[in-house]
Amino acid sequence: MDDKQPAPRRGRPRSETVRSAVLTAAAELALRGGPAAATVEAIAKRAEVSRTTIYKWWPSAASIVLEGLYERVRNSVTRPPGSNSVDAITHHVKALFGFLADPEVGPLLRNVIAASASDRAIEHALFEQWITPRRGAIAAIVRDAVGNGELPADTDVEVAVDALVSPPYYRLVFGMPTLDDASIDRLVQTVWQGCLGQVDQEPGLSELTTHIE
Amino acid sequence: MDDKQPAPRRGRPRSETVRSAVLTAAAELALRGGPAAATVEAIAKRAEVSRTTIYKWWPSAASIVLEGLYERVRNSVTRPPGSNSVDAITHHVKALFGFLADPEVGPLLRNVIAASASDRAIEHALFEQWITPRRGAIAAIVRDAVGNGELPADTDVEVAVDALVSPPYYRLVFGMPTLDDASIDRLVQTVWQGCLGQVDQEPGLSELTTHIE
Amino acid sequence: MDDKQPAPRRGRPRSETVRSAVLTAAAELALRGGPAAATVEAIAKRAEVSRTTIYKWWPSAASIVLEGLYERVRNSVTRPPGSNSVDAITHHVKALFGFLADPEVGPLLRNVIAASASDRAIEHALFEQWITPRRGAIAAIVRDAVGNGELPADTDVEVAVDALVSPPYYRLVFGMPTLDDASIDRLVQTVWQGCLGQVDQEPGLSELTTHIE
Amino acid sequence: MDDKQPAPRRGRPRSETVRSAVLTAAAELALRGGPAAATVEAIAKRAEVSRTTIYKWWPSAASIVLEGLYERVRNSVTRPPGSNSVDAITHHVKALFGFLADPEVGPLLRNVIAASASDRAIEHALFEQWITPRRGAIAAIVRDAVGNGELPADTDVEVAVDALVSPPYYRLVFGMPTLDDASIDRLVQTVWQGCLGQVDQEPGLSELTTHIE
DNA sequence: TTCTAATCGAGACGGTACGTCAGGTCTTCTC
DNA sequence: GAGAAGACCTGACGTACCGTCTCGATTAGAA
Repeated sequence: MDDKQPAPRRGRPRSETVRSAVLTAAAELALRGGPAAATVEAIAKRAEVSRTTIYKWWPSAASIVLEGLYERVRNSVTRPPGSNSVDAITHHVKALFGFLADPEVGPLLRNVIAASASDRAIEHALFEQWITPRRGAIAAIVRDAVGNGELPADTDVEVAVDALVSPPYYRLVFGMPTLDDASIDRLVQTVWQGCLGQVDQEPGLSELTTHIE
Repeated sequence: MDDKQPAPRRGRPRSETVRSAVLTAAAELALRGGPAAATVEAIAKRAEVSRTTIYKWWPSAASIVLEGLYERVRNSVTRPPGSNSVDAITHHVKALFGFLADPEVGPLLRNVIAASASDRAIEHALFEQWITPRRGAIAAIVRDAVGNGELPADTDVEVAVDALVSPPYYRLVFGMPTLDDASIDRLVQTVWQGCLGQVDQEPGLSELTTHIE
Repeated sequence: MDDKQPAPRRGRPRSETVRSAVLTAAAELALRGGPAAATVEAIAKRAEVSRTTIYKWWPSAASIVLEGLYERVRNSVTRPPGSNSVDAITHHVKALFGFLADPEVGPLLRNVIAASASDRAIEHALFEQWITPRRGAIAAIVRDAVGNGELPADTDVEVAVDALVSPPYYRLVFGMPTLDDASIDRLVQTVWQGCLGQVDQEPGLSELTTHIE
Repeated sequence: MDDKQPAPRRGRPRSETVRSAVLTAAAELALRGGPAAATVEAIAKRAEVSRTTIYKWWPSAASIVLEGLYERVRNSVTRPPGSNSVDAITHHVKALFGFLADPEVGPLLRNVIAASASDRAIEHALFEQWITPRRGAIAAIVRDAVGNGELPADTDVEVAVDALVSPPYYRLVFGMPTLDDASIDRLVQTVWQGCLGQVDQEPGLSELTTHIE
């Protein structure tokens, strides 16, 4: 039995009401007003929770926003992919673009990214709990495709994943408009074909294709 | 004559000493300690300049760091590209990776990106003066290649440029290691081949490659 | 019968261990670190007792210190005085000076006096249970002496007692060194003689002594 | 010339308005509500002055109350005493009793005394600037009287001064009513006569006077 | 023995004040 | 008029205690 007894906890139990009020307040504040507005002070006031209590459970305002973010996108990576590799990748990349374009998620993530520049803990949590699983899901498909022989054995998985996942972050962070679905299809196909095309890596052919005129 | 006379302004002229001392101090502070350390207060102290003076010329600490950044990478886009399109793109992308990996530039840019999340002016300046010229240089080459017939007419330039330039920002912002030169070559070739490969978009081949089993 | 039966109360009886641990911890904390150190929080930690329990039995940290003080000097006034009035007074005044100079008592009392400035309950308890009995013991001797004819009938008992007992408090409260035994003898004799001397209040003698030139 | 030039100070000069508003607010708060009410926070609010500014000029709330106290009783010791020694002493002691009974001064001093128990700086300032000058004025008169021959050469000045000045502090600190003018006269005469009476310090006479019956 | 009423401990929570830091603004003097 | 010096206000920080409040665990007399 790996699911233990409820473990008879001592003392007054933590209030779930408080936790969710704080997460909600932080998200609301961060959505309008940006990172500057989501201070611990303001969150406490809006959530009608004592500042002390907040400091007991979270080390910073950014960590609250981050936790709220996880709440919102929970289980987002686990959806089963489509039938073939390209479709599966497309599914994941579209989901990623979708999140980052979501007006309830993108700005929050942007806040957290900003905070991560000056907060090691945030940086680490963001990498481990946000970036890694999403890269992992896509990398696994690519790696499988290489194993299958769908993609050449010398495919550079890291490079392919970078090309697939970084554009939406780039656009989010610099306040650029998101790509539409057709463009995302294009992106995935470009990278996929590019990996295939890598086979003819001999100088001769390369010269042939680039100096085509 | 659009460059006017120096315009004999009255009063004491602005001190260039002060300006460069401020820029230097800001960069030094931001490099160690991150965004949190580069406060107007600290910059004033380190540059041995009055806080009032700083407020007179810059709206925020981040704007000082940004200005210092420009100083450092001035003329960085203007270098003539190589002979052929792939080489020219590779040159630019490598230069971009190089900047962002430079320990004197990357962290500063990351600071500024963080600040841009809560500062419209910074966001705008960053986009206009940093992102746009770099995207523009690469986009021009791709667009030329399309014009030349090197790349198919239906190439999506925006998508291609995104795939080429976003990885280094992504890696900078999430604290990931930069890509090495070989990987950058790979990245450029993948995208280039991918654009080429888009031509043979007929179902037959696509089916052949993806449903290989 | 005013001392009732132990009143067979139900439930778990109060733990004497807890009480003494709290009193001891409070005294130790107050002795080093002063009033600022003897917080309910710190006392609870040091006594290894729950804060809740302390709040159940005492209204404030100062009241704990005060109770510990009583414990320490219990029965201190009841000792039988010496044979004659001056000796009896001297005994009491020396005992008082002794207490206040005692490094285990003086600082605690000083803490409690400080607390009494902002705590009516402490002020009242201090007056009723500390000041009053000690004044009373000395005042009784002086009053007896007046009754005996040892001292003139118009002796102002309050004034005499004030002159005798206030110096040690004054010195305690202002951090001045205590008086030595010889000085205490001098003090008592000065006051005693002064009371006697009040009789010959005729102008002649007064003029003689004060306008001596 | 010991009064220097105004010393051309740089920067914005300190606002006297702020200073006096703070002192007034602190006194008002301390008078009602006692030490607990005179917090830096409350003073800042009432004086409509920023807390930061207060911290710049004063280390604690008690130090503000103390400074206000000095303001109020400035030059209080310098008044010329009466013609003869007893009158001069009486003048000083009455002035002291008067201060401590003054409803605008006594409670403030009591607050400061309470604070001095946990604040070395306050303790020191209180001793140097309040206690010492007042003791000194009276001690000087007594010492002169000894020099004149008015009082015996072996008079213990410290003891005499203690007996004269400590009663009002004692009564203030323990919340007892002050002595009336007649009692103060009595006090001074008792101590003065007591000092005179010290001459007959031989055991024989002492026994004679104490076992008078 | 079992019930029952109290003590005691653990810990969450809302508060108040602390003392500090940084951001901005304003005032005054010097170059 | 630029710059330096510095006073001032605002707002948020993170911490320390306060006093109150659930809970569960313990204890011992009463039923």
